[in-house]
Amino acid sequence: MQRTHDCGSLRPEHAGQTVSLAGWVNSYRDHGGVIFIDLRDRKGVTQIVFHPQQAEAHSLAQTLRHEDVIWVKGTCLRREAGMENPRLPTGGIEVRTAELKLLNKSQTPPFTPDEAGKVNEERRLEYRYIDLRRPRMQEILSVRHRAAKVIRDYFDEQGFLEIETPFLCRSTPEGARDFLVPSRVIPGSFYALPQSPQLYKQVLMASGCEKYVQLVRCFRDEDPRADRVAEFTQLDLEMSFVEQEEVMAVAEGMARRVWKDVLGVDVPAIPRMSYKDAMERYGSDKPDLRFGMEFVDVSDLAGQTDFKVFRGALDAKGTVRAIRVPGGGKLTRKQTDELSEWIKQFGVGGLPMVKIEGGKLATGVAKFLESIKDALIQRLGAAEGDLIVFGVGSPAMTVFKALGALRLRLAQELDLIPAGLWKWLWVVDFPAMEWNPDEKRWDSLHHPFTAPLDEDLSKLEADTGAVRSKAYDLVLNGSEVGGGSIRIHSPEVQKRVFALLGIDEQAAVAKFGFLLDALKFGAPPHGGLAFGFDRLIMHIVGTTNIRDVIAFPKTATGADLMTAAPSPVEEAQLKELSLRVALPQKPVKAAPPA
RNA sequence: GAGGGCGUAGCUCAAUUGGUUAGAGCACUGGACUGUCGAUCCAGAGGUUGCGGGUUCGAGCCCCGUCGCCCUCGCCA
Repeated sequence: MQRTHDCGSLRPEHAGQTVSLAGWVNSYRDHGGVIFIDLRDRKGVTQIVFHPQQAEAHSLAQTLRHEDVIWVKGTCLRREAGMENPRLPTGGIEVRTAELKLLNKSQTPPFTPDEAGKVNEERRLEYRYIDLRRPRMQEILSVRHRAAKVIRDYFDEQGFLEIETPFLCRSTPEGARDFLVPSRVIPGSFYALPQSPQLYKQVLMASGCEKYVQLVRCFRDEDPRADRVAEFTQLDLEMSFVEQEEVMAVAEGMARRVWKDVLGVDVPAIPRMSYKDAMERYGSDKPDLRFGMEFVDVSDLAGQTDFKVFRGALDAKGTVRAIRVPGGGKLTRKQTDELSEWIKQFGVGGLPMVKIEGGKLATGVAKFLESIKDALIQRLGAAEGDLIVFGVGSPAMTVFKALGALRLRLAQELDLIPAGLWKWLWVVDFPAMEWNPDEKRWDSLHHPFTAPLDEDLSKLEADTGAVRSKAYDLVLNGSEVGGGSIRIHSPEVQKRVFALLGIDEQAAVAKFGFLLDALKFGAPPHGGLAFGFDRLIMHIVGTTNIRDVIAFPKTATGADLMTAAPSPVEEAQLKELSLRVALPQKPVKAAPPA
C-alpha cells in the first residue's frame, strides 16, 4: 500500500502534488455535497475533501464514521484565503480525493481518541488501543523510546555492556514480597520474578564485566501508589573499581544527557544533602526543593510556654518544629480542622497552629504563645496573612515525617510550587541500618550489601544506629528517581553486617550463598545505581500518573483491564504444577437482628 | 491489612427531603444541507441506576453485604 506522506507533513509547498495517505477517520463533516474528513495517523491530522464529482469516492465517504481505517489518493491543494485552519500544522492545505479505499470499518467505538482525555481511566485501560491512538499518548510512547535510546547511547559511549539477567530467579525473603512462579519439573519449588537484578549485577562484577547496564523489568508484589506499580522498569547499572563519586558522576551525566537531548534542558551540577538534613529540614528523604517551607526548630521557645501539648512532647524527648505557610491565613476553620484530623494518620496528635493577623498571633493556640510571640515571628520570618503550624510529638522522626507530608500537601493546595522548575538533589549519608521496634532487630535501610562509610566501620557494633553507608539517592522535584550504593566486597565486613541484621551464617549461605561465594573468589570493589525509568519519563512528559507512561499498565489490584489478567486457570494446569488452590472460607455472618 | 472518594444511556454528567414515565450534551440511526474544521438543522432509538439483600405505600437516593476503579496510611531490602 503506497503512502507518499504521513498526516502531519503536508504543507502549502506540496500544493499540486498527487499524494496518498492512510489512517483513521478522526471526524467527518458531511455537507450533503462536499464532505470533509479529518484523517489521523501517528504524525498528525490532515483534512480530506470529497466532492460529488468523484461519485464513487464521495458515496463511500458518506458512510465513513469515527475510527474507520481508510486510504486516500488525491491532490494536495493550498486552501483558499480565509479557509486555513491555524490550529492544525497541516491547516494550510487539504487533500482533494480522487480515490478512497475503506481498509477496515470500525464498530462505533466506546469513546474516540479525541474524547479519551476526559474518559474514566478504567475505560481507557479496558480499550487501551483506542486510548493509545491519542496524540498525547503517542507522544509519551515516543519520548519513552527516545529516552531509552539516548540512555543506551550514553552508556555505550561510557564503555558499559548491556547484559540480560534472569527473570526466573531464586526467591529471597528480604525486601518486597515476591511474585512466584511454580516449577513444573520440581514440584513444590518456585521461582521468583526479580525485584531488581541486584545480586546478578554484583555477580557480573565478580565476573569481570566491569561496567554493566540494563533497562530491565522489575516486579514487586506490594500495593501501589500514584508513582509506583507492581511491574516497572529500571535503568540498572553497576561498576567495578569505583567509589561513590564515580558512580554518582556517571548517573548525573546520564540525567544531564537525557534532559538535554530529549527536553533541551541543561541540568546544572546537582547539589548534595545529608539524609539527616533532609529529614530535619524537610521531613523527607526525598525533599522537594522547588519551594521553601523549611522546618524551624522552636523546641527552646516552646519550652518557655505553659502549653501542655508542647511541654508533653518535650518531656518525652520529642520536638516542636514550626513551618511558616505563606498566605496560609486564608485557610478556613473547616480546612484547618481537616488538616489537623488528616495529620493524625502520621502518628502525631494534632496540628497546633496560629495565624498572623494585624501583626499579632490570632486564633488557634495563640493564647498559649503570647510570651514567645516576637521571638517566634522573628525566627520564622512570618508576615501578615501567614499561617504557622507546629509539628509536636515524639520521637522527633515521627514529627519530621508528619510535617513533611503536611508541607507537601499545603504547598500543593496553596499553589506554592512553581511550574517549570527542575530541582535535582543527591541525598547522601544514609544510615546503614534502622532499628525495627516490632521485630526488635536492625534492618538495612538500603540493602544488606551496602558498604558502611569507612570512618564509621569501627562503631558498627557499638553504635549501630549512627553508622552511615555509602548509599545515595537521586531526587528530582521531590521524587526519588534513582538510588544506589557502593557494595561490601569484603567477606569480613559482610559477615559483621549479617550478624547485626540477625542473619546467621547458615541463613546467609542458604539465601545468597552464590553471591558470598562470588565475593570470595576475587570480587573487585564495586557499586552501582538504579533509576526508576518510568519515573524519569513521568517527569519528562509531566504526569503524576505512572500508568500514563506505560503502554499496558496494571491497576491497583494488579489487574490488566484489557486482557482481564490475572485469571483462574484450568484444573489440568494446576495439576501439572502439583498445585491446589485453597481459597479462604468466607466467615458466616450472623443474621442481623429482626 | 486500614481509611477516604467514585460507580446512573456507548461516553461525560444531572435527577429537590425518599415521590409522576430517570433527563441533558456528545456518540449512534434516519433525513436535510456544496466550504466545514466541536459543522449546522429536523426526527429517532438508546437504561437490570455495578451486583445481591433489606427498610418503606414508594429507593438512583436510606441500611447491610459484595465487586470494580482512584487516592492515602501500612508495605515498597
